[in-house]
Amino acid sequence: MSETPKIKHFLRQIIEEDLAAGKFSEVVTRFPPEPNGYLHIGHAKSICLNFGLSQEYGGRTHLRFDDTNPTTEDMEFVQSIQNDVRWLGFDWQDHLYFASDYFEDLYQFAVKLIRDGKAYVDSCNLEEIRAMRGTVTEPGQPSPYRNRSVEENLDLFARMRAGEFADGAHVLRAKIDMASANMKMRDPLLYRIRHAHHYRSGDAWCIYPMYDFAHCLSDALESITHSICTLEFENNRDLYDWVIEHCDPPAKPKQFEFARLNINYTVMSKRKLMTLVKEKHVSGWDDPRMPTIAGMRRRGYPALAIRNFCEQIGVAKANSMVDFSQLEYCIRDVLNYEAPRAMAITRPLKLILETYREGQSESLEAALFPDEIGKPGTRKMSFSKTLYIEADDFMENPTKNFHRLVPGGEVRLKNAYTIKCERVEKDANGQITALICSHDPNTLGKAPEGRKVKGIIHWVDAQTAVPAEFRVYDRLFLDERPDTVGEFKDSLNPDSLVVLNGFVEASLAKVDAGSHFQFERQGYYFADPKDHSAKKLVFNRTVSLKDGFNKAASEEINTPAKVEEVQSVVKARTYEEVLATKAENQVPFFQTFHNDYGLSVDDADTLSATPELAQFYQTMLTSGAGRDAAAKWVVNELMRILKDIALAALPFDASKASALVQLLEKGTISSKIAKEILSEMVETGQDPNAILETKGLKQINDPQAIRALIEPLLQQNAEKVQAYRDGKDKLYGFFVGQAMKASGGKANPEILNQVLTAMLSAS
RNA sequence: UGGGGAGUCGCCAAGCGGUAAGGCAGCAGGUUUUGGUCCUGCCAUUCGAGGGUUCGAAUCCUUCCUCCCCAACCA
Repeated sequence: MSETPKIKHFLRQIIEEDLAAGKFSEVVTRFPPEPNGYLHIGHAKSICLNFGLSQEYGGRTHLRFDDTNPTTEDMEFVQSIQNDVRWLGFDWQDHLYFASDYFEDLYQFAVKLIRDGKAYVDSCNLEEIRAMRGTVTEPGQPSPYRNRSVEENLDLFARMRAGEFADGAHVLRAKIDMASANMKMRDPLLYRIRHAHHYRSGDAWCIYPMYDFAHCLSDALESITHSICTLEFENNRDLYDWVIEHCDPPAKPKQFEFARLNINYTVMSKRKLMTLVKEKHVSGWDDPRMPTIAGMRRRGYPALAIRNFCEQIGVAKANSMVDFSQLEYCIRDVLNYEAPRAMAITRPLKLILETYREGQSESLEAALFPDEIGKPGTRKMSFSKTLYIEADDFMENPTKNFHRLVPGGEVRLKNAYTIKCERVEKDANGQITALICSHDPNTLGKAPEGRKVKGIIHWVDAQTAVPAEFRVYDRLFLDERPDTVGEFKDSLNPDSLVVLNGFVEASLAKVDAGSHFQFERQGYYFADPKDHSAKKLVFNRTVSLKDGFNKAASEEINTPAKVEEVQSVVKARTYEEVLATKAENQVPFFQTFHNDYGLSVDDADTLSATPELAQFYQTMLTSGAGRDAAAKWVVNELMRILKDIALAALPFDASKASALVQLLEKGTISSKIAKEILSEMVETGQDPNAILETKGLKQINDPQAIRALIEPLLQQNAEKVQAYRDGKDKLYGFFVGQAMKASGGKANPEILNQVLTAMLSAS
């Protein structure tokens, strides 16, 4: 089985940096489901991530039920969730928590906020609050209750808790900023009144905390170090930090977001899955077609395969949709190694051996695993005159590349003899009822003499075969993205479940429910954990075998045609266009820079972005830097620095910047060294000439010195030199890079290139 | 039209100024008593587009384009 290499995705990087910086001694993550539905493959990614991270770096992961909404949550779900997490292979030990256990702590934090004037009771109703929130482009309006006194707020909040008010009469809100560009910060709700029975806290409370208040504080209460959630919570991070800052719990967890998992040909939202269950499009949450963990388990997906899959798809921040075939690959990869082989006939076709004596029978031995798996074990298979083969393995009028059974053709019965089809028997309607064949008794365990038999098919002995039901599952939806084609239910695949009745070999008569098999040449099957018994054999098709023959025919009928993207050619902006966008105090600078200094429209635009920047640039000029060089430097180098530090907060002034640019202009330093000096200036505010001296960063211009640098390098990389000379000229960059590194970045690049080129071409 | 994210092969995804990793899918061969597995080879002169900086740009600057998220008393 293939090993999935572990990529250092951004969360692992963050954790390693935090660990290296000594921010904490162990990683504490949490998986925080709301108990209002079953877990699905998307949750599996989160579970693997959270538990995986704490395992890798040393630490622990908590299982915490985020049960702050009494109207949707249920004990059934807390059971199923625990079951699913455990089945996936993870252990939270004694770290099982419930947000509902924190209700009292949370209440006290809210009281603190009120006391500090950071929260207030709002008595507006739902519609009023919504109306006053504003829109994404317009600021919200403060509630008329926003300035209630601390005493009044305290009193009201206590009475809310005491049950004096009806649902919706009041809410507790954070007092942040109704004009914030981040809608989540416009005085978000912290508590609402709900006279509802909670599945755990019962009737102890009639006010319940909102997610944004409860979640971050629950994290803090548990000393979570890395609170990992999905992308849609990015906007909530400001609020997460705000609540932590103002409630000031001892621990200060941080939130990080990653892209949730999407897989094509399925749906992942709880609402849609719930609909499928409620409207009986599937048999339940654990229907093998469901992307739920319970469904996948019942389908026969190994937990290891799911874990491998989650590792394989990676963790990043780009919305993406993973191909179903990637999951299937992981399942086959595990099952190929785990599932013993057996033979099953799903659409039986009777086959009579006219050369085999009536009443005779023999016992043949068949390996449980093919040689390359390296696992021992055999089973017995009875063989007699009448057999069943798969109807698909015979074609009366074969297509071109069909190399299974055909009239007059010979084929190998796997683990038995080769046979030849002599005649086809049909009923009155012309339907094939049986195949009359002959067998070559001299082909057991060896190749027939004088001829090659290419086809191999599977079979069962009609005398001993056991009837079995096969549930052949396929993708639940016809469209890659069922949720984007109007009503998602319209995309339901009518053939997602096909029930077939056939036979399995006798050795499977007493297998336990929940065992895996590979039915040779067909697929991996799983004895259904609920419906399978010795009385009635029921096998779920977990996944088909990869099919190198039929695939061309069955290729994705529903794959939408790629829409050609129209590339509009972007024209450079004209002086007039940019001028029209400039503010009044920018215009004079913009005009001077472009018209008088001869700078490009873009550079003039950038330099005149603020009067302060424009003045900074002009001061550089009066300190001696050239117009062009200074402009390039400010636009390309300083602008980068200014993303992190405001101009006014820069530890050096325009004259020092000017000095740096002049060094560059004189050729004393290369642009690479200029960058190095700049970052030093940002750190220390020192004069560039001083940095140059103390660090010895003067450019190396002597060709001999550079040659001496390159020589050993070429010797050490003789094969690469050869490859380069043989035409792999991309390697040039490698040599430049190495040589530059060897010089500590000080080699004059122009001279270095000359010397290098000469040395590489001299053979 | 505000704010927050994201764009690297058909699908995921590394890459953090110096030779465009890897996996899935696909294609072509080899091994094979599974049209499976396994093995070998092929599969991005180019990183959403344009412009710029640099000896050198997927990586830095700049303009633009596209997609996702935010206006539940859900989480």
